[in-house]
Amino acid sequence: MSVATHWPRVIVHADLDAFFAAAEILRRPELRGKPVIVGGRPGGRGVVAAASYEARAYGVRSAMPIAQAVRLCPHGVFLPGDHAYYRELSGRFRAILERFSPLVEMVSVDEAYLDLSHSERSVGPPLEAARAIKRQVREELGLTVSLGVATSRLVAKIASDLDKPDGLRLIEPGAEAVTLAPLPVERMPGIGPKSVERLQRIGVTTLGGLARMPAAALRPIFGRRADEVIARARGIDPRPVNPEREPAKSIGRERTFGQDLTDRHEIERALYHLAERTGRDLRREGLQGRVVAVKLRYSDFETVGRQRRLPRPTDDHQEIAEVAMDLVARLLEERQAPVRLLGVRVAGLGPAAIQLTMFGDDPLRRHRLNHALDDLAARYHAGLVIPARVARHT
DNA sequence: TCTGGGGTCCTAGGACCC
DNA sequence: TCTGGGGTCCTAGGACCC
Repeated sequence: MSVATHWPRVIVHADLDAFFAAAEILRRPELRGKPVIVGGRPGGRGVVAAASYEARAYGVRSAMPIAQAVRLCPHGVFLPGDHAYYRELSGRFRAILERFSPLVEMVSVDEAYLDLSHSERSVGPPLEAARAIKRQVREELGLTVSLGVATSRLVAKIASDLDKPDGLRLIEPGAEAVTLAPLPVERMPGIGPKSVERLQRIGVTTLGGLARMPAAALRPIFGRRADEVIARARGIDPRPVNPEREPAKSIGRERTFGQDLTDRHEIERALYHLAERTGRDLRREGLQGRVVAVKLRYSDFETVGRQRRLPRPTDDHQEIAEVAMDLVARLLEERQAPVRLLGVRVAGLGPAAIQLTMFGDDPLRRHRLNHALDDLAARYHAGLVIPARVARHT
């Protein structure tokens, strides 16, 4: 009998396979076995959010423009996506994971970390627990999940990707560096296309190569993070699993238009709607922010931004819209070209408080009005109430 | 070929202060 | 004539993630 391996920590990364596509197939079984692609409408400017493995066989990948996916897979089933439905499934996924440990951190709708370090008595050794998770997700949700089991978040995350779909990969304590070494650097979360290119130029293509680099050589690429990147390439990552949801740092909305905007009034109207939805989201969360930021993408994809710190926090869409329109007007003074995308974002967030002393407009009345408008919008449909100044041009 | 929308974090430069 | 150094706040842009 071998002595049981000592696990300093047991971290599981759980990742639902082709989640949005699998969710659609779940409620429309006739789609099973077909190339299903969830994303924007064909003919539109969207990208692929998820593709079933049948679609991936044609070369379709997530984040790929829909137009390209149509070319690769003209007979694919293209669906727009239903995020309320995915959120509901995601909640059930989370509930299953929470049977195994109270330490569950959802990092997105389809991805979570679990810390099973102190759960062995109730759920058994790591491999058995992982098999039980996969079984319960399959039986109760009808979905497959890929799992990575290791001593850290980073290694668990890389591991969950190795046997996808329906994968299960366990990396024993002590085997981290050796397992990571032959993998290409882009397997490491945080290393994207730009870093891959820069690493290649200094002769680094694998995580093993990265792990052996002196920090000084990586400083031009990763700055102060160089030491951390090297440690991670060796499989060292002390970050805990944190089940608390961190408070949002910013809230915003953006939209790519079906056709580029050139008309000033159209641009103002679009900004107003973005500000209105941002304000509504802030009020729903009970937050106010001190910074209003806008984003503008021109037809040639050049993307610019402007932001302004306000004298006091706001959740009032009227105020957000006015600042946003002014900031965009300044951008358009610097460059006038067709506008592909507009975004409005509010940062510097804190809990909402009503300013009781203020000149002019009564803030309490404004606050009540906005909440009343939110109720109306919820009951009927968004964008019902538009100020005359903006509505005139619709 | 033609590039979403929701975010987070980092860097760098200028203003300002001591 | 030559002109510090550190800290903090603010803004713009870019890389990255799901």
